Amino acid sequence: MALKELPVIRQRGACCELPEVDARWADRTSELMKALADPTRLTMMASLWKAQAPICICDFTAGMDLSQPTISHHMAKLKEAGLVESEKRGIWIYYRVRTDLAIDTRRLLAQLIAS
Amino acid sequence: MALKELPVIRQRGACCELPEVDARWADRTSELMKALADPTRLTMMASLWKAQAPICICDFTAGMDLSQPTISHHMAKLKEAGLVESEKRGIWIYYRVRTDLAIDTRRLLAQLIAS
DNA sequence: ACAACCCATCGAAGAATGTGGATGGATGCC
DNA sequence: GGCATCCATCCACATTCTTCGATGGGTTGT
Repeated sequence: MALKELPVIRQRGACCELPEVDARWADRTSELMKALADPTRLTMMASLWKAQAPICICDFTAGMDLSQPTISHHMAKLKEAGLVESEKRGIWIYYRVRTDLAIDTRRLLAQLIAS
Repeated sequence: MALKELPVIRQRGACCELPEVDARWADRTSELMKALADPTRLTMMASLWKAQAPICICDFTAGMDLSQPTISHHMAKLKEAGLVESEKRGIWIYYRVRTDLAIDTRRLLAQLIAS
């Protein structure tokens, strides 16, 4: 990937055009990044991804060094971002990576968690 | 990718183990996500990525609907995250995607911006 | 030297986020 | 029914983030 050189001539007060970037893409994608911009949520997401199986949220509450409302709050954010889904079984609630995740999102997570 | 079933038997008050997730990975990666968790920074990053050339920050100031200090602040965050580097030429400062970006980060950005 | 321009930094205000105590609904065991 | 467990929600507090006006250093053209 050869990088182009710096432009040599430039007029004061005059600016150049920027590559087009879709504003909706930026908004949507930044929302996804926000959902992953926390070590707790990232750890949860990686656990669910690696387990490839539903995990009871009580296991996160027990295994991570945070209060139960905080764990619940973080998982709710992942759910709100469309990354996970939940299923109730008795008194337990199991979370898993959404099975109908967009292929791009799935590739992104794979890339992220493998690194 | 076949998803494992829900566990059937479970004891109250007893919890299962979670897949191991490296805490340093989570911290480091969440920092990267934070840097990208803003539509302005994401747009800047996508512009630099697509241009494959240095861009004067005055072009961002002129092209995006934000004040000059705000633009400067966002670019500083991208720089602090190790995503971009700058070069001064006269009164202008050009930014570009860091040429020595880790391959994982590069793949991640490619995946992200292509979506 | 002076004026104009580019840009980073500082300081402040408002918004958003992370965290946990308290509470209450839901479920299952005795 | 009584009680323990699991979990989401509400509320409050502290921290962080986004944004911008003001300022000043640096550079160029006149």
